[in-house]
Amino acid sequence: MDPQTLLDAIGGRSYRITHPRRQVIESIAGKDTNFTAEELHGELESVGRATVYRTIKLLVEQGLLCKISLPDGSPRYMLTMSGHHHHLVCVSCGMVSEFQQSEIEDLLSQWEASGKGSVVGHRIEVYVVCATCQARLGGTANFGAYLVEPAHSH
Amino acid sequence: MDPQTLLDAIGGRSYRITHPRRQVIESIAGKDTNFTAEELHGELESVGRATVYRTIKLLVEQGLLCKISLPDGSPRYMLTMSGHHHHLVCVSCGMVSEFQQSEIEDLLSQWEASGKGSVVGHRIEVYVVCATCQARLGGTANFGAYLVEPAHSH
DNA sequence: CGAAAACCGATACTGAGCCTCAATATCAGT
DNA sequence: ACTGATATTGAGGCTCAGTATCGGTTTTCG
Repeated sequence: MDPQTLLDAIGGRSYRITHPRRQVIESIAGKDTNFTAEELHGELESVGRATVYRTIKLLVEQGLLCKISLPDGSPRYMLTMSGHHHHLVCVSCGMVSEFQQSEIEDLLSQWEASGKGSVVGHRIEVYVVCATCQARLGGTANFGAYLVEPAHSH
Repeated sequence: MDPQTLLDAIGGRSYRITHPRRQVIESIAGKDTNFTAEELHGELESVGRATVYRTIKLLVEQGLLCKISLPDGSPRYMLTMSGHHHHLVCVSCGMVSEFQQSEIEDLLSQWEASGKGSVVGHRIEVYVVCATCQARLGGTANFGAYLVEPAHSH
């Protein structure tokens, strides 16, 4: 992604584009996979840990970066491609793709219309084995272990 | 909930029903709201912290207890009422209710049928302001702050 | 320029949870 | 009741992710 897009998005308000912030943002802009805050910090030894976390938080708040929970709950970050979406996380290769399903929003609107309250937000992660991994692994792999703790299985 | 239900569910396999375990389980069974592991530990002076966590994990794995993420990501636990379900969490009063929507499972099946991979699990939390809180607060309250970080808003 | 505001890095801290390990408890089978 | 195999315990330390503090440094804007 063009780093300028991110810089533009946070500049303009009361946010300043400082040197450390620019480094963090350029590094994030160059990524095509998801990453952890610590990985990012490791790559940028001249930027303090707190600043890396602060910048990530800023981008997440602006909706430019999104936070993903792997099945075990560990967090990763990834550039947002489209607007509102959910994540499909491959439990085998770690690939994350986005997923828009307006039907889900429709269901929530229905609930809201029933008068039981109002929906203020939601979080959805779907854990999958992607087609590539399925082909590579054959029918043998068992991903039951990925379901036990925090995610619901069927 | 009857503690025996929980005890029965974990007994029978290679699990033993020990004294500390029984204390934890009886305490959980007596709860009608969600709670944190640390709260539980605080109530059970004579049970070690690790044991509290281990017992919680055991119950979660057995599907008797479920783990909920509040909008800020902080975890709470709650007795499972029904089988597979999702959570509606009131961001105002903290009330959590369960929510079955087979439509969501249907959407995931559709994705699976499209040949892009297979779904192995999912995690869904919906953040709401419940009808009671809406009535109590009037139209004034703003829950935008609950949306910024990990949960998606509309 | 000069001051206010935002930001920085170092460091300490928190919360949630897991790991280790010697000591102990449980339970099935005598 | 005794015993041995095995599961479990509690203390305490550790990790990981992230936040708070704070004195010093930039940036921005008038």
